[in-house]
Amino acid sequence: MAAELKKYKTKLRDHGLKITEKRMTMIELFLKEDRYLSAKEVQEQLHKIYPSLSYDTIYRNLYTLKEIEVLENTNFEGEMQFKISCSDHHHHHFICEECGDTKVIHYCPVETWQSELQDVEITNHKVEIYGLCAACK
Amino acid sequence: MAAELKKYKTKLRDHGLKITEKRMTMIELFLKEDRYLSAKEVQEQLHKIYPSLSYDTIYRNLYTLKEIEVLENTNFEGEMQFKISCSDHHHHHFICEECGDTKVIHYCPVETWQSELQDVEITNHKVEIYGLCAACK
DNA sequence: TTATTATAAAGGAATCATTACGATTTGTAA
DNA sequence: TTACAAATCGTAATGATTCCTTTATAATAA
Repeated sequence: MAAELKKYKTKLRDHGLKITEKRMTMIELFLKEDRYLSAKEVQEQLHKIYPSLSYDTIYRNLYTLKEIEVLENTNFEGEMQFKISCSDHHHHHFICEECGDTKVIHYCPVETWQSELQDVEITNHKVEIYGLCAACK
Repeated sequence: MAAELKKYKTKLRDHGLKITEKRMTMIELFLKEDRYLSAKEVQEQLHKIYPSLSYDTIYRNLYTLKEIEVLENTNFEGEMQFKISCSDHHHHHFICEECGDTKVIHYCPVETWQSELQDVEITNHKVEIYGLCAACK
């Protein structure tokens, strides 16, 4: 995992951000879990290592890491969830409502939508697909 | 608008719900605005008529009306927004980020997604398309 | 390596959306 | 018109997120 972490360190440095222990621990957590985590889950996990970690730090870093595209986020039932950003190409996710496992979905019909609404300019979109994964079904 | 309202009264009655003044006023507001409104906006509008209207009533009715498909909702920037449900067939929305105007989008590739992920069972999905409408562009 | 400086984190209070709940009122059916 | 269940009120509680001031720490230059 060391090489993997190096990549993230470079990314932080390239954005003029400091490489702090808490940021790196957060990234490691997201790499290990590889699923959507809420701020609260992050707090619970990191509290074991840093008993005094504040929510301010968690939220600030979650959004900082999102800005530099280390994380991606989605609002699920009024709670913002974050996961490690999995690849560079455009994609969406299937999310298992039972276990929270996610799968990448490649097909995205944004061009079809744009051609259906010729007079508007689509700048972004949100697609999320929910259901039961093979294991939970 | 009277005939329009009658339709909603029937819908409420058919679901065994009471036709209350506040519910009807809420429906009228959504019909008049025809766009996504937050609970707070609903409160502000209805407060003029019912100075003591409680949030409990607003939220309960918003979700009640959603249950019987009078309203549809979406979470936008951590706040739940509601709009009058515009038709009976499955569709999604384009939402103008400038003026909040919405347009119906008919194309939905849920079958394509299901065939891309054959081993999972898709139970529901969320699609929202953002951008600038013709007027705001 | 040390000193400097700017960014990050701590600790805790504040805010915002949403929900909960006992007491009271209102719509509906008999 | 009455009785009862459903809806509303008034207000408190909750949960997620943000703000603020002080303190600590990482990066950088000497």
